[in-house]
Amino acid sequence: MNNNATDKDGLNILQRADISKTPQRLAVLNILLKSTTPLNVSCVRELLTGKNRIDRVTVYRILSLFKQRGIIREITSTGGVNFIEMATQENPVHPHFSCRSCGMLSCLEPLTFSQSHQLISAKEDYSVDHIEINISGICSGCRNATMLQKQSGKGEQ
Amino acid sequence: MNNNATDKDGLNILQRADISKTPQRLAVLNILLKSTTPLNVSCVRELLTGKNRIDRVTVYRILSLFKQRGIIREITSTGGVNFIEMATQENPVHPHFSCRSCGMLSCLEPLTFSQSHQLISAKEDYSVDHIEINISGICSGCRNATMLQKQSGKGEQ
DNA sequence: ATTATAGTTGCAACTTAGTTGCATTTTTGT
DNA sequence: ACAAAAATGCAACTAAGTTGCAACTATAAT
Repeated sequence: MNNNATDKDGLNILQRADISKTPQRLAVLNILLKSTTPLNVSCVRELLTGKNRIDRVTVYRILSLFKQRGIIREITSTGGVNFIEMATQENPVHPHFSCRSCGMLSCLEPLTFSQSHQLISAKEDYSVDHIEINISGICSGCRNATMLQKQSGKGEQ
Repeated sequence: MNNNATDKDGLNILQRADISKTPQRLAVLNILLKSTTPLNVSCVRELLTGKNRIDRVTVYRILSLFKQRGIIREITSTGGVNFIEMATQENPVHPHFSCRSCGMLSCLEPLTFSQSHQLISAKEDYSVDHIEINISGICSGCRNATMLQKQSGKGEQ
């Protein structure tokens, strides 16, 4: 998502969604546009520093509006913390990997049509509006870190 | 999971997991064994009535122990409420459907080996310990309820 | 049977995520 | 520029989950 995002992108998005363009909304949008991974709400807030500082409640209200208008997607992650990512055409719904060690959430490849269809083959009488896939484990970074620790003999406290 | 569960099942489970058999743990276990759908923590607590009443904190501690020993599985659901289900061999990991209208969580068919494998085809350097699939929408019950409402002319609040 | 010990529970207090009501400020349409 | 509508910030709240600690209970050792 970080591919040369500019303030103009944010303005366009708000315009297309028919939402009034306040500095607060633009600030939130820019943070999401610039991020390479999904962010949780406290992360978003921490990145809103200086003159971009926004009240906690306002952040929640902005995000809830964005979600309602389909600008962002919410990702339910283990541990009760919700993450957020841009919901653009170039960024279709996809599974996520959440690292049990560092808490980082990263994106995996989207499912094909037939793959998603297989998942809901039974229960045709249910109306589906979202499929969320969350894979958890240890990311390569943390795995390497643990291995290095073991090598240097510091393992098992 | 409700297929004629008895107190004996609970005792066996605790014994096999090498956990001391307290009345509180047995009570929690029996509730989970009897339930036909995954339950959230407040639900579990509400079902612990009368002489089975247990402190909120104790319930969390018991569930956290059960999870650690692989007796139960936690299901992360949209809305920040975690659900719990028995993790037995007859109840393998499977996707869940959560109804946006009534909040109910129901179980779907487990994935085949090749299906799960496809999901994590990239990122072979990650170690995976759990795949969670959560489909959300409207369950058949709520769908029928809405349709009946529309038919009787009461529609659109 | 008695006592030390480890494990378990309940209570109070806390943290974190998210929400609601309301007064104040900012946008927007004219 | 100005009124109406929308958005923001603040305080206070709810709900989920956690931590520390004292009291209780089961177990094993004497």
